[in-house]
Amino acid sequence: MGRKRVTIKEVAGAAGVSTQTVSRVVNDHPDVAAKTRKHVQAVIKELGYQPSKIARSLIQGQSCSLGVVSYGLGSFFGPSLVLQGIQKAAVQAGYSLMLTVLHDPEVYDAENVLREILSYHVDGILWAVPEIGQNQDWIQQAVHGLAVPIVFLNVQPRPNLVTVVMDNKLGGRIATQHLVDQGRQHIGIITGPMDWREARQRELGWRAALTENDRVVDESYIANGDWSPSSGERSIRLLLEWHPELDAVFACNDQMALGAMKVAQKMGRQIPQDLIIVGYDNIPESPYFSPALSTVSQDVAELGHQGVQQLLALISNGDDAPIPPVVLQPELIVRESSVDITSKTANAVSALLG
Amino acid sequence: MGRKRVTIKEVAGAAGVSTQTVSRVVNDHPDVAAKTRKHVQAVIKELGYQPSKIARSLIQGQSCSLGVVSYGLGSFFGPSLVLQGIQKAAVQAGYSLMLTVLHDPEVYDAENVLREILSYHVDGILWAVPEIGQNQDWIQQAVHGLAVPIVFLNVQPRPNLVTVVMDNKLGGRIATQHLVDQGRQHIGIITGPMDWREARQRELGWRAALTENDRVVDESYIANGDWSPSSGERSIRLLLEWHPELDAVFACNDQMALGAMKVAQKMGRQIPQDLIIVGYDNIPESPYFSPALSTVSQDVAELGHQGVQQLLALISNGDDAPIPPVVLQPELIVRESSVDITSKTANAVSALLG
DNA sequence: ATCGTTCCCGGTATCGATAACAATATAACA
DNA sequence: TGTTATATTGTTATCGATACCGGGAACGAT
Repeated sequence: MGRKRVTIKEVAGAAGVSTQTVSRVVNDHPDVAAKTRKHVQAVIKELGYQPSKIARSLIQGQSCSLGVVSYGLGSFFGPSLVLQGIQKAAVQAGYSLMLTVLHDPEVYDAENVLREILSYHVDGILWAVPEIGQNQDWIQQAVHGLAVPIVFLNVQPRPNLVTVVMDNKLGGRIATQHLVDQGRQHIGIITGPMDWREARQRELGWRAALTENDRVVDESYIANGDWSPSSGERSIRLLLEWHPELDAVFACNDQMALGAMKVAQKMGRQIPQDLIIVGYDNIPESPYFSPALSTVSQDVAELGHQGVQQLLALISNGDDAPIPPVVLQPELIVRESSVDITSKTANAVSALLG
Repeated sequence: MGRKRVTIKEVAGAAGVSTQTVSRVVNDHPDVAAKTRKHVQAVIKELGYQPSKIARSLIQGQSCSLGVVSYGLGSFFGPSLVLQGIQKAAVQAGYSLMLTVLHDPEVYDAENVLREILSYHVDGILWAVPEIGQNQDWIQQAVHGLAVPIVFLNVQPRPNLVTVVMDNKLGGRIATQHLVDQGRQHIGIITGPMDWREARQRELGWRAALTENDRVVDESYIANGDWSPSSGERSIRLLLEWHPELDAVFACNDQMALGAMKVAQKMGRQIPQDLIIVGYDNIPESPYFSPALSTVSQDVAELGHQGVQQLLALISNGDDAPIPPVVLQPELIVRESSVDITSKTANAVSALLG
């Protein structure tokens, strides 16, 4: 077993030509006689020769591979989707991926991580780790002298940084605006962990939407969750105990919405009659919740895709020209959990009578 | 920007020693004077030198990287969990990962995929693609002459193949046995797509459990799904129309169980009073379904972990010794959807009276 | 004084492939 | 026939690092 890899020398030997000629055949250079080319190609096929990207990258200074730094593959579905988007775009462009996964996004040595990746001579780096607390403070310095371009996904846009981000604040706004549009008066929110930038942005969207509609923002309508369904359960319980009048909730992800719906129903609230709810992320299961969950959909695969596009542009053009941050927009998806036909009719009637 | 990478020569030049000495310092070889070592280390730190794994792998014939072939990152949560397990184990052992994702597990050119991966001089390959139809037929031949060891996850164990698999048949058995134990008489199944080996195995488990309990296996109690929640909806509708007496269902994954529960409830069945249900996979959301879903849990991260262990063993020992397939066992998790206190009591009473 | 060890360190070949250049062979033309 | 252009092929240096071997210095033993 384990036959050694076939090298260019063996091919050259078997074909009776120099390694250079083999190289020219492999790389489609013109200066090879048609006859020789055919012969060499046959030998290549017969021996199953595959040029070594490793050796090639040494001499050419580019490896056709990208470094990807990800996080939370075992906890959330999002990162996996991003990765899928990245992979697809990378393959299309002929690049392979070196994958690194951070086990703890708050405690890691960015410099070491980057150096480890760079030791494989990647042509560029995609940083797909959520911004939590101060975990991205290193960015400003480290990036400047880096040997290869780097693109950041879903971090706060900063000067001299190439970023691709989802507009989470907008997502929070359209979710909340939808709740307002349904005629609800008491709109609570179950946030994500507030040290996550994404969680803060979504909450800001909630505030903005309320303010835009001349509602007062009551801090006691805020319950802090941690993305988990059980935190959704706890949060809705707190909210309903403090504010029995609550008639709408924006849960900052679908998992928390799921937990919240379950507990709210147990506490006697009918969804959507008594309480309407909107989630975030549009996980594949959410259309099948009871009731089907309204939610905010963001195309995270596209996030990865765009990230790769930006990175490839940097690689080929050099990272001189300042590039404006790419911002992707989320989309509201209305399902059963936020639309009460009865109440709407009632509103319309009362408006007419009003 | 983009300062070039620091090479061993520059370090040697700056430190006033030969490249060889720098190499010895980096690799902790003994034959260096303590003073020289300190000095070189200082220079290394100052210049931020990081040895190139690329160059190293050329001369040493090992790259400290593993190739991973995965699938379905954008569709299911399982693959992402497997990847997480792989990554953790790989990092622990000082290996990095080259990731390849197949977009279509049924149509791909295995030989090309392998060659592409091998062109990066990986030390071993982990094949984490589900076995669907005939898509793994190439295995037997291709593996034999491969330059590096390869480990297969969740495929049919074959001679001369190193595999790590979950026992899906056992999972189907314990799920079904549980339904039997609850005193149910009419036990249906919603299968996965039958060209998936995992789906077939789970169904075989269902058959086995029924047979072991002296039940007849009625083929019309089988509905074929495709893993999606909507196929769960369709399937349960069919089952209930054909068999209104149905009082238990084994759904071969949690997504289909979710869809099935929703429709069953809409059709007037109370869960678990009228109909009990068990899912498979134990996705993070399943405890928060209404009702909480009983399910079969399999530790797929462990699958990845074990896969890496096997692979590392092959790498260091050479792949001579035949290695028995590693089989991981699933576990039943009982929640609300499959336990009806009322009915149990009723059964007990009627048994006493019987 | 000579030889042999041990300890350090440097020179050269090498890994697999390509860039840059040199060297053939063949054809073309005067 | 000689000369130059063109087509095709081979040679050498290189990428970054390490394996392998050889060499000088310091020291002790004979």
